[in-house]
Amino acid sequence: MTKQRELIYQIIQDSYEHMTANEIYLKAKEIMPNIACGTVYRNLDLMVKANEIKIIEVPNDSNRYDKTLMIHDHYICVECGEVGDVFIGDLKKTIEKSHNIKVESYNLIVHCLCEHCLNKKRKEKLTWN
Amino acid sequence: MTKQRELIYQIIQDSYEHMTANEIYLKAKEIMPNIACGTVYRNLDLMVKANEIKIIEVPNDSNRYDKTLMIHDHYICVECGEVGDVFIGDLKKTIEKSHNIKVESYNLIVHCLCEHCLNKKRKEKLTWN
DNA sequence: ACATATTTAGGAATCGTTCCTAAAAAAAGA
DNA sequence: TCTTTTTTTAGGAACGATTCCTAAATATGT
Repeated sequence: MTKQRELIYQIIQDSYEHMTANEIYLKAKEIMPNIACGTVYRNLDLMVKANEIKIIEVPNDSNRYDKTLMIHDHYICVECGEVGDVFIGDLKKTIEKSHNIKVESYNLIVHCLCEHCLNKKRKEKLTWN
Repeated sequence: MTKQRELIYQIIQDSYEHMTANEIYLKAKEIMPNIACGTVYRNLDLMVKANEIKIIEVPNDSNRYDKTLMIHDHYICVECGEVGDVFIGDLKKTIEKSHNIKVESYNLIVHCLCEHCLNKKRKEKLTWN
């Protein structure tokens, strides 16, 4: 167990957002100035494989990392870019029931207006009328 | 309407697989040798925005394009890479019912063993025992 | 047909991520 | 503990998918 890996793990555990590899790298750099970008990526991969953290694969965008292991999905706000949690249960069985495939995992990303941006839009609409 | 765009559209309509932009580009190049890669990407984007085709956003992999507009999702086989269709209905309402967000769209990719690879594995297992 | 607007080819640039190598650090052995 | 072996690191180059750039070509409106 290296200092680098412990630091990376701690940054994720202490975070409340869903951080990208680069954000984790920059935060780590504040504490350990010559940690390498590659080190962060490699350790994140290892932790995902060791099931210590979860990866949130965002199509056409940076991946993000999640300390929570509980089964859930994510949204990304089309307005402000916020990434948050979505709970709709495990779709594995639903999918396997109707298809001749063995589901290993799945990736669900919801593109939406988040609560905050939705409220902002509603207020704006009121003033237009 | 340019020849390039018509060609790209036709290639998608004639395809039975879910092609990547590069596969479409290579196919187009056979017919129109100096079509540019950028032209293919731009026209695919335009067609997606015009709702003429659908984009399948595959995390950490090339995006693919689908002629079918019907609501459905996709799997990618972890063994052979095949991309196929998954039908589990529209999750929009399910998500909106339990979250204060406005769903614009969502992206569900199932990582699985496809029917073919699953059968192959089952046969292999038989011979092991 | 002519002016204007749009689209193209071709290539450079970008971004997230992975790969490379020698050096450093950690783990294992005695 | 000291030494050997194994693993991991820093730093930077490379990569793959995609986007951006520009002058030239093509399409469109009148």
